[in-house]
Amino acid sequence: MSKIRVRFAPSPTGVLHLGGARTALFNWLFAKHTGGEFLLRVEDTDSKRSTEESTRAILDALQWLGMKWDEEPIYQSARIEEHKASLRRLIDEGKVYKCYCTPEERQVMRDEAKSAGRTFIYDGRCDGKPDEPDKPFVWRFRISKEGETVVEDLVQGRVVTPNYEIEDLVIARSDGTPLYNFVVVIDDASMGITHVVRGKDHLTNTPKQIAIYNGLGLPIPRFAHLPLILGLSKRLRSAGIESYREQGYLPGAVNNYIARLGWSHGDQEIFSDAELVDKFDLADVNRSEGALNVEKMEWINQQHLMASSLEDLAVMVAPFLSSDGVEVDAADPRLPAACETVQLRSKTLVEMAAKMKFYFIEDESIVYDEKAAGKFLTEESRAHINGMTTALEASPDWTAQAIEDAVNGFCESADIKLKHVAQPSRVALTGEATGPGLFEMMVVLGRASVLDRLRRASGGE
RNA sequence: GGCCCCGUCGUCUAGCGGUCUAGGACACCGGCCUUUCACGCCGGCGACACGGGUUCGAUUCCCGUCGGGGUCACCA
Repeated sequence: MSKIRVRFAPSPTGVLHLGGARTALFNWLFAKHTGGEFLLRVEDTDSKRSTEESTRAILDALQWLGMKWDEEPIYQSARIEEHKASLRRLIDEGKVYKCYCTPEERQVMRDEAKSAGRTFIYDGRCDGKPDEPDKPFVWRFRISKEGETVVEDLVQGRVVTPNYEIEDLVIARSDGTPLYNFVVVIDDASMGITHVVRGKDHLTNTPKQIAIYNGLGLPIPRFAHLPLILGLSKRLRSAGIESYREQGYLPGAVNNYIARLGWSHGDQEIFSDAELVDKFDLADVNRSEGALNVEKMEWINQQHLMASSLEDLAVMVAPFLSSDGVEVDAADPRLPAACETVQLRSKTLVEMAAKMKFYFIEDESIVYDEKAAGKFLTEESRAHINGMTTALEASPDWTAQAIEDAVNGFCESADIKLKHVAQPSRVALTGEATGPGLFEMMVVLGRASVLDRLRRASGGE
């Protein structure tokens, strides 16, 4: 059996949203799982709506998600001569005819069909008419009304359409330019696509396209129509992939989430890209559409964050610190160490950056959260902090263990519990009432900053 | 409206005639751990849309109803 070749074919009229990304992902997973090839085709024949920026944005998003395409992207607009050649062939072979019906006339036919409660099917009234040289026309592809067309869809199962429900579709505009349902067939065939994996919204196009494959004498690929994503809100559904990037999601987490929406592998929830490739099978794709759930997506992102190496986290979080106004050298050794202290506490890179910001600002720039300071930086606790500072100063080493020993020693001598000093010093050091474990956080912060910040809080100097 | 697809906890799902007093995950609610917040662990809440069949037996098969989605362009 020859190699599987699939394609993702976006029209560059906007950003890549989650639905499109998932279609791309399933294509990519299917290709990689079977050792096949994943191609891209930019469907930019609608020059009114297509833009280069949009193309760029879509390719960037795919790249960010890690879906590498195996051949240079095909631009549909560059293939128009081949499309026209195919059209000429159909004309020569008498498989198409000129239709002179005006938009108004077609509208009347549609209205009639609708009020009669029937499916509107163009009745072929122009087929066989003598030429009318002065009138504008479109080319219609003639489809036999006998029999039925069967799609053995890899996801939807067997879908049967009686041929009398398939109309003679228009394949070229009056200006001669070919239309989607026609060119998609030519392009898929010419690219050697073996499996067309696309959104379910294309399901009803499939019988028409099969008729065209037959008309052109081209081999018919296999089809797989994916269920659509149901957005809880249009905003959620239409957000571009880059917005998830900006919100601090990991590409692997986005892939993980959208893959699990409509696909599953037993009870497993967390998948790396490699596991996805390894375990993906079109047979496990559901037929029903799913809805977006932000909480779950955040949880999955957190799981991916937790599974990331500190080195990777450091590299990924640095830009977010930077855009938060904190410039940190990506090679700063405190960066991975700081990441370690907040790794289990963050759902996104944005959150992670916010939680570790305090490590990297000037000691005098610490801003106390009002509630936290009011609750914990009391006169009594300042006195404790003062005593603890002295104990810390005297600590021979600056390891988590040494710090813990020093603090515990102080608590014992002052006859107080750790909790009486832990929260106040957390506020003194971070400005917040919540955060990383006290001792490991102090190690990362460094002795000088710790002592300085503690003194500032206790009002010692 | 015609045609097509779908319908298990709020959400994502497991289930492919008996193993189902229906399993997992997110969220939610308790508890444990604990210097805070998390993480982790334990427990709880919570679903087979409805009605007919078929069958010794239906969440699983068939039909209908209801509900949801898609599609009916000289867009892609």
